[in-house]
Amino acid sequence: MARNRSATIADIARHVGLTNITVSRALNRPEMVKPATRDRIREAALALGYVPNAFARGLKRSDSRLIGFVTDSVDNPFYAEMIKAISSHAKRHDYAILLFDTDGEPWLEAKAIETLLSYQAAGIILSPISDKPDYQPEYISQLKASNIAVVQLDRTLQGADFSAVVLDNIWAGECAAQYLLEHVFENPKNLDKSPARLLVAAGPEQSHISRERLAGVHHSLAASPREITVDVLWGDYTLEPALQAVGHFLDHYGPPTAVFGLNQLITLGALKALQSRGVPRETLSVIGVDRLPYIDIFDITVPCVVHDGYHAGQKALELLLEQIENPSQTSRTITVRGALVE
Amino acid sequence: MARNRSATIADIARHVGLTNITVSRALNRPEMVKPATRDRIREAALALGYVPNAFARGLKRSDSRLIGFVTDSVDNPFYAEMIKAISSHAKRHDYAILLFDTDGEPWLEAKAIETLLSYQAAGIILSPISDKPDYQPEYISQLKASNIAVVQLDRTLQGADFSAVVLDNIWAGECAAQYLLEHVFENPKNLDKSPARLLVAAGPEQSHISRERLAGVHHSLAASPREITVDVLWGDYTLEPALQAVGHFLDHYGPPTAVFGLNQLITLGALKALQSRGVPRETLSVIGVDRLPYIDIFDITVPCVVHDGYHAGQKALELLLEQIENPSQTSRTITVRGALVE
DNA sequence: CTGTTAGCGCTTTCAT
DNA sequence: ATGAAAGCGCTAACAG
Repeated sequence: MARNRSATIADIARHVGLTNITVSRALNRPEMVKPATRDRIREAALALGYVPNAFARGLKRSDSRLIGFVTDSVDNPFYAEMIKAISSHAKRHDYAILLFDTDGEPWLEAKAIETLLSYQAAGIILSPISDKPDYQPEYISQLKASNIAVVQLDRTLQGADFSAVVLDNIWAGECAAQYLLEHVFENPKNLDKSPARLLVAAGPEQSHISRERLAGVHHSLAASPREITVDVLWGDYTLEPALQAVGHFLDHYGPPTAVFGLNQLITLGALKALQSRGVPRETLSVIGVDRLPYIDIFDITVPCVVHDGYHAGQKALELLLEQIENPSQTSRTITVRGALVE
Repeated sequence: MARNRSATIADIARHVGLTNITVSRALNRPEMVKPATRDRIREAALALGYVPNAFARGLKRSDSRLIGFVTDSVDNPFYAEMIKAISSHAKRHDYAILLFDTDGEPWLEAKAIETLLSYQAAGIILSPISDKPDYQPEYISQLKASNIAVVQLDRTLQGADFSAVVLDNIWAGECAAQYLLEHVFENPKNLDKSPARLLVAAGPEQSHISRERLAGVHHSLAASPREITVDVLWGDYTLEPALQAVGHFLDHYGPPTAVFGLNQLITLGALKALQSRGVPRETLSVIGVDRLPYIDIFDITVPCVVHDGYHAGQKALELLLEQIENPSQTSRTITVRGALVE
């Protein structure tokens, strides 16, 4: 029975003895068609299993109901939260999501953008593979020329002035350092231990986010009378390199007074390094950025500056929708501030 | 400068003094065009910032490079793994992913399917909101009629004979129960404790997956000389209901000998309940299905029957690609077996 | 309220 | 190796 070619508007029209355009109207602008005919048409559509052809429609009206989400890695739990928010709110506005995982590869990112342009995406939420100043992919100018709505999420392309939802990274650094000052470095029972050493496990050395978080740390520490040595280990925001680097540090310099992981996976990597080197959790403080999933269940508490990824994703989509509706609008940046959770 | 309307093949043709079709060929079938003109065309395309219009192409050739992934919840870590795999392998074959999070809502699932049909998706990977026998959404017949490639992943629609990648659920139950027999119930030091009670925190009562896992449990336990009481708490594969149900059970009946969580989130919920009721981890055994993310970092071990979600996702995509290439092919089911990890 | 005409951008004939 | 014409399915603009 299975007719391979699916029914078109013309099929319905023939079926009910009307013309294409009436059918089209009955389906898309019901108020323009007499209720009786409208019902006949709907019935026929149902009977024939009619499904509108999104390509034909998209070709004709030059708008599409597609939104692209381009990310480094979909399996990063923090981005997963954002995807959930974006997807959840997009469907409320009748947009579908084209998802691209770029795996950290510039060419895949470029290809994702090109694919989105070819699908006439209404907008793109972009979390680039890198926020280093020297990462200036060629697609930037293409995006600008195309006038497509773009919102950067979390990471931003330095210098490109697309709208963005970013985290308050300086504050995150300040907040974490402040916490360490109060609970560790300036804690009376630790004052004798010297020197005080803070190990920061960071992302890439040129990463704007890492540098901001680090700047926050230094800013807070500068306000303290205590002299605190800060060691920085550069990495790439994933677990494995952080694990290696922190492990290596421990082997050579021994445990610091405290460790600060600049994101979730880095913090987990650092914790794993401590565990693998047999450093008891009580002997030093660990603090991180972003919540470590589910660990409260095990009575483990690692204080964290937590950012609400769902909220950030939602804001990004809202900003994008605004821009889709009003393309001439100047670009905006929304900053999401985290909160310290013990 | 920004010309809003992007360049078309006709623009390029005009630019180089040729016709549409030659340009089209130069871009898609380079071998059919003289190298010299081909290069001129490519140059012009670059200069004009030409991006092919996927809608126009899709409309003409009735194939698309879109694959749909429809899931209950993108933030379930187990599905996140699968998304990673699917996305990663899809792009290798030049397919883009349309992602739908159905939030457990039948109408959103139906809408997702319809949207995918309207975009002429080459194939759909579907993990339905439910695998209860009475969940028989209307879109099933539509999918069959449309001849689109469909692969079910993890959960399946009972009775619909689409291809599928499923887990070996009976075995998972057997394996977990076997482990408990060896390490708990038949352990000499526990033989005096009676009665032996196993609490199974399950998914929905009618869920095919839950029933299979449970059948596995009973099968293994039946082989034991010991009499073991099995209590089952039905839930819905998410954390919160499992937390509630297990907590309630503890309040009324006290700690069982062992707890078996039928998936990741259920197990986490059960652990949280134990923790909230102050039941020390050592006093009873907990076992689960699917790996609990990152907990090894904290020296916590919960034995689990672990399924490789990445592998399952990859298999699903491979199966889908096979079917796209060979639509008449009969449907197949691949079963992925887990492994006990302590 | 319904129909005619035309065209979105691309590619498939069938010529040349 | 290149071109002319036609049409994929749908809808905007203008009739009637």
